[in-house]
Amino acid sequence: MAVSARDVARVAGVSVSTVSRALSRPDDVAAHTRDRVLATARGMGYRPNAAARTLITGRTGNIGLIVPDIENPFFASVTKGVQLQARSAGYAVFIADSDEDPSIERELARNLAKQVDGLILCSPRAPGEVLDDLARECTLVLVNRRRGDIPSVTVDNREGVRQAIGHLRALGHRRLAYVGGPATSWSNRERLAAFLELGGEHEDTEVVDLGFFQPYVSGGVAAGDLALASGATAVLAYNDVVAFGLLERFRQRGVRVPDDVSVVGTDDIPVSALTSPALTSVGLPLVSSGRAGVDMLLGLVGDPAAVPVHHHHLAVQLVVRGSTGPRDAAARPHPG
Amino acid sequence: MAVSARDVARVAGVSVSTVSRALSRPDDVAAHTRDRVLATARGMGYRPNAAARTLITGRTGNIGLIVPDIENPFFASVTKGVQLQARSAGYAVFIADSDEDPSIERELARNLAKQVDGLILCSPRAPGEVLDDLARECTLVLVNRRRGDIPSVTVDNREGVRQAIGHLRALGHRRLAYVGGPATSWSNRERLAAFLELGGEHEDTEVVDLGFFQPYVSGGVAAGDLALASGATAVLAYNDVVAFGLLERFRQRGVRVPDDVSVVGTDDIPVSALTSPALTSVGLPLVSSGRAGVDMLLGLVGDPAAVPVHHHHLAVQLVVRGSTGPRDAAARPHPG
DNA sequence: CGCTCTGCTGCAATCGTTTGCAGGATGACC
DNA sequence: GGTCATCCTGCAAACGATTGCAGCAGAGCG
Repeated sequence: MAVSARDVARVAGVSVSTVSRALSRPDDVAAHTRDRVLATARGMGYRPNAAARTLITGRTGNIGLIVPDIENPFFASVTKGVQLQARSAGYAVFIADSDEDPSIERELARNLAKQVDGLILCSPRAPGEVLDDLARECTLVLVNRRRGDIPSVTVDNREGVRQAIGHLRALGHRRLAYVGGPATSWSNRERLAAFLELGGEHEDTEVVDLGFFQPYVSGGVAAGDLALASGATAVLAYNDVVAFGLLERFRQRGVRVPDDVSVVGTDDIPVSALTSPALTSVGLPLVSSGRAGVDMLLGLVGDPAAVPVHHHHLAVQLVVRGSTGPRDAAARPHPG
Repeated sequence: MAVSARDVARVAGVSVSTVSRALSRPDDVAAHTRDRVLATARGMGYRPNAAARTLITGRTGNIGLIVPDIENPFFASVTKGVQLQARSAGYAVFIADSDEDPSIERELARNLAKQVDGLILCSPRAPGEVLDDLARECTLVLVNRRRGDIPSVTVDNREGVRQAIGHLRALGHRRLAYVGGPATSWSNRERLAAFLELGGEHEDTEVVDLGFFQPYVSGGVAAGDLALASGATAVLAYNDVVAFGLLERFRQRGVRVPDDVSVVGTDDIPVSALTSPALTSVGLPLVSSGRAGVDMLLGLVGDPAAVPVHHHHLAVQLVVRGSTGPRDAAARPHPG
């Protein structure tokens, strides 16, 4: 069926070794031989068998990516970055979606580990010990999570929260609520901690933690009423999808955004510019995170001895749009 | 480093063959031997080497998925379906993103083909001849495209357009415009043809083709002014993302939706419920398409001789939301 | 006790490539 | 023309699993 190196060798009148060398290390083969081999290989449509090559070299030319939910635009964008960077380096990408289930991440990782040179875990929900175990078993890079000495790409969550709080305080808000994501989310823990700490630094400002919610629109919908009942005039959400849920619930209840309450999301996923009001959001480098993860991983793979530990910390930037406004806007006439 | 079947065999005091059989065909091994082997294998953390297994069996246990743009929520949802179904069948998924470039689809497919049992091409942009070639080289299933006898999963585009036109005519619209997607998109061609044909069936209704646009928000933004200039009171968009661009541009120009113009999208991606106004859209079975593609592919893989040709045609359902309204709404007082 | 039959297990070949090593041819230089 | 170095090519051994085939042991039966 498929044409093998042996077939090419037979036709070209050389040995299998020469075929192999002509493709992998052309300089080791005499010019005329090489040209002839390459020509017949191309002519016969020869493509080396990846499994056989992997077996002998130990290299697969693949990387693996595990995300909690590919339908979440955040992960779609990170995946895009991984794709682009991997392709430009000649690597193919395995992807696995844990469906937000922390308990299967380990198994997914182990299944993939055998067929890849390295693994990128994006926002893994599993406990840190699981990550430690996996890091011992295969080369891996964490994106959007930090754990001990495991190489990682993270964003400056604290700075993002700082910018959000600063923005809201500048608008006059003094009672702020945080709508959390999953309890298993590391970035949620980071953001919550930063929120409570940075919010507490201002004597005139109160901060409220509304608890954990599913990272879906439904999570934000569920949090909406709590947010209103909390008396907060501004809400920071774990991510943009949850913020959409808030906007949705507020609309249902006739609460105007930003006149009655301001909403800030996190991630700045592409659609956040399109809601109405458009969402003010802490912008994270989504595609770049994916690219950086691949770069780091390939660095580890290519240079096994080098850089035993490495962390990338990427900058964030608040994007102000229509969902945030002055605290006292409600007092003014509603712009019909 | 990694523990091989030979290691397990040595410890368990059996031959490699027995280890292999204990795992793959337990019934061929005596109960006590099998238990001992499985126990030591588990104890040593043995995992068979995928490359070696692939080499001898010819089966990889992987499937490949190629999409034009993973950041487009349509493809994210289809990917989700592929993921879920593949995982439940014990398959891992390779994914490749062509970045909307038809010319690299063939190369991506061929690279993946070597490492998978079958390939799913979702909305491929490549010419039909390229698909014919690929179908000859590897088992593949098309999703969201039909081409000759290549197994495919499609949706009823014509029925979707019929429902959209019916809805808009019921609202009193008599001049309708279609904002197209990429010229390379098969579903765009289908929808455009259906639009022109079905629209033309009504003597009192005029249809306008506004041309091809990029399947991004920017494409819709670019089409917005043409739509207004066309004199149409209602616009059907190639997909929801393009429709978002229309909404965006209309907002910029102060054109009210749906009072001044109605907008219908296609796909009903999750975020379409969240824009304001929420988008009326021809709902496609996104996740189901992915699942169906996997089912079809695995059917082909498992039973090489069976079903030489097979097509799945899935139903669609218009979802009516706030972006469509009566044609004469503009005459009524604007609800402040 | 011996024969046959069944049921396990091991041997060894195989998948398609890579790569260290050896050997042959060629050319250069004395 | 001989010697040596250089360059290229082929041989053969891996890599780690699967699997047809053969052989052996044990049981059953006459």
